[in-house]
Amino acid sequence: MVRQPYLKKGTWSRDEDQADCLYWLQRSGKSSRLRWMNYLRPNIRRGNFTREEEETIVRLQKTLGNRWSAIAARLPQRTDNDIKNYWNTRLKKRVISENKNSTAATTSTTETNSSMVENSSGADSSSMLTNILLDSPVSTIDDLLEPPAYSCFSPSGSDLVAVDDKYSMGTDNYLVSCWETQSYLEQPQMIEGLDWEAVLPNSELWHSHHQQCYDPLDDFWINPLI
DNA sequence: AAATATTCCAACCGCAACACG
DNA sequence: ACGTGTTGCGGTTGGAATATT
Repeated sequence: MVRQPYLKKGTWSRDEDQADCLYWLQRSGKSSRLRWMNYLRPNIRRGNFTREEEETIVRLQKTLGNRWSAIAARLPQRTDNDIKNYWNTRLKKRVISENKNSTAATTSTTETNSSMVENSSGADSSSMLTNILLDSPVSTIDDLLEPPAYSCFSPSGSDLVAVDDKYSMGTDNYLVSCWETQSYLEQPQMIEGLDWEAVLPNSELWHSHHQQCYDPLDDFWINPLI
């Protein structure tokens, strides 16, 4: 496409942000759209990422790769550009550094992992969840794009626990869901208080929960899990 | 205080997918 | 089915701000 030489480029001024048509006509539609999407749009949050947001980005980047728009869809009010910048300038370095540290400490942590259940009660639930998910069998984008072959609900009824032979995740009650998940992964079987008949795929409850949690437009399964 | 290096992020670029006639 | 314009995305860059020497 031939670039139009009269179009203005570079940083936007405050006047231009006032959406005056004369100014906007000097910019390409693409530039105007980008400015709107990343800066002027209502309900945009910029900077000051919370710890939870950081962990979400790290986790999703690990599973989705650099699909910033998909990641942004799970972080309300954040733009893909902002997330991408934040990852490239800060989180990537941190993750690399942490990976180096964890590699160095692999030998000493092997035993710790095997006794995680016993030690979980006093641990920080948020980082515990991250650790579990990072170590979970979700290894490719395809693992996440397809609904699980098999799913159920936790005994509480509000936690969705998706189970198949590839992955599982928990929702609002991190530890309970995760530990249930750990159990399911090894061998899906009845646990206390769970009505398997009611939650098995294609049951009424199963369908109602899927309608609420699975966004067919987004074609993504883990929406309710964040 | 000045020069230089580094960090951060807004915006650009090119490509692919999509919409529409 | 095809061509053209538009939209959305991710990689990259330029320059302002900040830190370091």
